[in-house]
Amino acid sequence: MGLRERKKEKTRLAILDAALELFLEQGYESTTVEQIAGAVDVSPRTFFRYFTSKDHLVLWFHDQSEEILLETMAARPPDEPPFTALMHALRAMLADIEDATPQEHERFLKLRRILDENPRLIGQSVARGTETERRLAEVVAARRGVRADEDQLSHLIVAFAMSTMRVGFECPRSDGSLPEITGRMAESIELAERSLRPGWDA
Amino acid sequence: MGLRERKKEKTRLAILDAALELFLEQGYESTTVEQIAGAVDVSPRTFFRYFTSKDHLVLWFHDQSEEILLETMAARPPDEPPFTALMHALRAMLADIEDATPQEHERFLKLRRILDENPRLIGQSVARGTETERRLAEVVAARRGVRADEDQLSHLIVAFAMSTMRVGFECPRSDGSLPEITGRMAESIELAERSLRPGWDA
DNA sequence: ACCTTCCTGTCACAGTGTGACAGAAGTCAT
DNA sequence: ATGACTTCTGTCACACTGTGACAGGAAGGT
Repeated sequence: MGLRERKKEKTRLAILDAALELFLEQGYESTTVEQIAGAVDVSPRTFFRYFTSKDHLVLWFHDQSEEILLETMAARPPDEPPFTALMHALRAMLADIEDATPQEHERFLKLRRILDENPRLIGQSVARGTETERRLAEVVAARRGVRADEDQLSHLIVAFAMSTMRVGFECPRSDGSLPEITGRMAESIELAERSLRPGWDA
Repeated sequence: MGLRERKKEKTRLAILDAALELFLEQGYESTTVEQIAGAVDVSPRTFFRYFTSKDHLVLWFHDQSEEILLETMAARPPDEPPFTALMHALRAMLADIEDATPQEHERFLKLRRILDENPRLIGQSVARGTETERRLAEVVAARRGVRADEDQLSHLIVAFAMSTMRVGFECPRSDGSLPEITGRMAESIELAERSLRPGWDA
């Protein structure tokens, strides 16, 4: 990996960390891009080269999660029922969070606090989720041997799976610790598995 | 109803119709608030007094639907299983769309075409849905005799119900006619009812 | 060193959304 | 009708987000 790429990754994280810090200090809305850029000695224009929007800062983890979801789905045996495969993918995502560095844990928890305080951002996060759903629906449809355009069930399977993740993530009455959050998510996954009729996704 | 309120409702609809027309003609992004306001001889500032944002134009029907959902839920017998009640609410929403005036049908179909062409807006629509989900979760939790903060299942029930609606609404391979759309939504509701284990939401 | 490629800052700009204020229009008395 | 009263509207000024264009500088390979 060249110096250029290392430098880029460094600024990307510097911007992200500075932004999270400012958001927690003075709130999301009242923090401007100019301030964030200023905190890491970068021009506002450059900020937008790293993150396409201010919201994108907060959706960062979402993008990472999507990657893991898609990778895991690709790796699961093709004859496995799609919803089961999706639940495995969710658990893989969970494991990835747990196995991350303390620094990344820190970011994850800060982000979660910001999300809690700004319902609008949760909405944005869900909004981005629709694109993920579309892609996952393609994968599920392929597994089921149908076209995604023509099969509502494929969409329903994915939508239920994503709902499960979201419910776990919103994580009611949390003290904000990482084990509690991941615990809730695991809980939510089990709940969903128990709620559905065996073989419904076949 | 006084002249003032009638006039207000008239401008609100005039703005909405002009906007939908412009969006279909030249696309959502490339239509400015100034244009919309100009088309109905209103200042841009006034536009924002009727719709809090450009996006809000498109989320208009969402707000209406939420109202019906909440009203129906309040009217359903309290001992009915929550998911069943929610499915009834969805059907009530459907009926409301079908029973509307031709003019309102027109708006609904235009809106849907715009949504189809702008995935970002679907996201926004879903984003607004999270607030609806929160309110519905309160209602469901009350039915189940628990606190919404402490019960993941209440959230899961609502999330599954809203997913069902969305999947029906996205309506793959549609020719765009109203009967087809409502048909797909009904289909989706039945699919969901068949997929869940009896008594899962008790 | 050289040339190429990519990154960055500066400038200019379009567009969304908001606060403040003055004036017009609607409302409701007498 | 005429008055006072409330509510809506337009104008002006403004902060902020996000983008296109261009010039200079840093990193890459030769």
